[in-house]
Amino acid sequence: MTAPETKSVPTLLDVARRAGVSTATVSRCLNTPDRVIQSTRDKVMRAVHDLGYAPNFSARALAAKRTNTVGAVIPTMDNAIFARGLQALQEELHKNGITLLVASSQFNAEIEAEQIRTLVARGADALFLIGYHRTDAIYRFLKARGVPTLVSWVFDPNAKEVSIGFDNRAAMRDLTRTVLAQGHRHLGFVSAEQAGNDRAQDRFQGAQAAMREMGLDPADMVLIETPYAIENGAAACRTLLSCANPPTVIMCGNDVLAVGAMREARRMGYAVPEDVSITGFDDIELATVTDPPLTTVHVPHREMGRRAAHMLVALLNGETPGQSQILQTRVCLRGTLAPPRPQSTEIGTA
Amino acid sequence: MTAPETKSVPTLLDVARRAGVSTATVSRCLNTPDRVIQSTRDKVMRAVHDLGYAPNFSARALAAKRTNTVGAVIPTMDNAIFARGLQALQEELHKNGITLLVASSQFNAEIEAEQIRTLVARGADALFLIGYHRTDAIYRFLKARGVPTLVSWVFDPNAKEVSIGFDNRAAMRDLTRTVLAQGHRHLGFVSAEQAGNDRAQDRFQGAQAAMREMGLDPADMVLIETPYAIENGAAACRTLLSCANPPTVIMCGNDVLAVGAMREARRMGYAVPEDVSITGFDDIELATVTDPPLTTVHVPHREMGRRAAHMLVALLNGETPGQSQILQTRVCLRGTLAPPRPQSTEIGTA
DNA sequence: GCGCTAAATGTAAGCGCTTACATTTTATCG
DNA sequence: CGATAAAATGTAAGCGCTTACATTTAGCGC
Repeated sequence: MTAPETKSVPTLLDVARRAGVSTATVSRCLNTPDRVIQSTRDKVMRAVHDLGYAPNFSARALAAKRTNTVGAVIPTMDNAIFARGLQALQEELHKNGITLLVASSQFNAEIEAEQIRTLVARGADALFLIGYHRTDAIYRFLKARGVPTLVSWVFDPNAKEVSIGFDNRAAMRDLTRTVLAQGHRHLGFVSAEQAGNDRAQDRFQGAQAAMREMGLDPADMVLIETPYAIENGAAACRTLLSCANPPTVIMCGNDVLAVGAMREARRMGYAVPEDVSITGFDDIELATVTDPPLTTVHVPHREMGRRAAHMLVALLNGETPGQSQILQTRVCLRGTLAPPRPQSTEIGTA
Repeated sequence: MTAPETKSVPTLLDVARRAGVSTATVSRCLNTPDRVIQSTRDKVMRAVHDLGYAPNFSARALAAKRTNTVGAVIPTMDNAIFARGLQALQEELHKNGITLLVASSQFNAEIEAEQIRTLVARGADALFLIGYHRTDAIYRFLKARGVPTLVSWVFDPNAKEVSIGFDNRAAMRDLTRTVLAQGHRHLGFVSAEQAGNDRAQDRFQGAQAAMREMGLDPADMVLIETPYAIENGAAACRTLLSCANPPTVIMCGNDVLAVGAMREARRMGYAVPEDVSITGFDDIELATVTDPPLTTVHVPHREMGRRAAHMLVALLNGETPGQSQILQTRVCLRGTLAPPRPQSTEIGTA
């Protein structure tokens, strides 16, 4: 039996004493092992093990002024698309010994700002954010704190912050072209709330652009804005299909809304796609389990996460940001899109 | 123009100087405002605002020896069921000024151990874990570090650690009773890998128990173990339906597997539930968007998260753990379960 | 106005670690 | 074998905060 050893949690000093070396040497064993001779290292590691020592993160961060941590703020954990992207990001960062801290903003700008401040206060060495849209104050804060930031899910070569993402506008424009090519002229669009959400804005504008290309009036497209949720997709669908001259296709801002819309259309007795076509956006797994599977836009979320990780690692190593990168989306033509019923030919109103 | 002020990130000392008070007073303004007189507080707060001061989390944690942070380790972010539970947990903790840090273990015991150590090193004041099954070494570590721990998703009144969860065994037993009552005698069971996963073990045992109750031999139930994923559910379904004497019902360990199984059964030309019944577990939204909707077991995940938060707050306040709590699950009878086709009556083999 | 208590504020000692710099040890070589 | 450089290790000064304790100020009854 050794001494009582009441000291509960062992510190660096305890390890140093037990190994008969200085705290500096112990620290070096843990952080830069090759600066310590083998025999010493063995002694130290044994002491570490015997004591069950684990370094105190806060003390380390305070002394070293870095944390090997990247913070991410996403709109919600609720949508698989973000979860997947983060998963890839996390895996790749982990390979480089970097920890990912995740916070969600509930699509709320103020909460996002708070989360960003929290992550920075917690010592995040860099940040991963979704979309460009946020106040100048935050960008200034980040600059003042010297926290490199990577923006994702969007792409804008002219923006100041470097980004890895895709062109939401072009993606939805492409999908809309496909829809129009099927003969649809009367479209309904279910979007996320667009205020403060540049992805949602871009997508809607993309749809409008495609209509303009065909000489159609974008104002004829009925828009409903609602938070991303299955129930909301269902409600929006009900609204659209209940009006006097219901659209022949309901385009949704993401797959979650689309699946909800699909369920509701069915409940109302509409066959999909015979009576009404439905499209989504994201191509999450949800899109493949519906019957028929959902026509949507594939977003390369895993690739996005992976590339973001690489760029973040570069930023952490003090490398210069480099170019923003754009990834390609792809329209996934599946069972929920078909030509409209013949009788629904366009007839001038009034 | 004032002095250059090259000092980049303002500290407590900067605030103190600017406000003409000591650092102790600034600290008190931030942490225990009512111990500081109004006029002083105003001065300090103005300085805080002018400087854009934000306290350094690490320094604070180091000095105060607490972080107001709870760490959670869940198997995966990929399954909505955990995401929902955490969401509720987080919201409730937030109301009490507590931050939730989430890590995932990929259903891997070693990764889980690492994540637990990481969270503790980061100063988590308490931990939220899924399931009881983990090595003694970890429980000892937690005890040595004095980190109160709450276990969820399971319930065992005899366990040492306090838990808030449900009875996985009873839940699956109830569902299986329902299945058997429909006349099924030939069951297939698709489970998560059971090694190290007490929830998966309990569920399977629950199904076996129900069979025994009916005088059936549990060994007749075909078991396939596979990680939770839509694709894996599909593959397992294919395997089960391809054998000589396919089961009339496929019971899955969770909804994700079930949805995959359903998709595959369809692809193989089986009608659900006419040709084969399928059941899930969890009752996530996914279960309601399939056609027909999935028969499953409802798990009160949000309530679980909420209660867990309350108990964690109590633990953080040094209160004694209190009793473990059990929540009730409920069988959701929906379209994917129906009696087996008449011809598939049981005939002795060999 | 005095003495007393309570409230407000200040002083300074760490919290557990990293790291610049100083010192000691070891290796190298004429 | 001693001089010299390189490698290994030690010393000690913080990192930015909290908080026990000391000191100052204010409030109050007589």
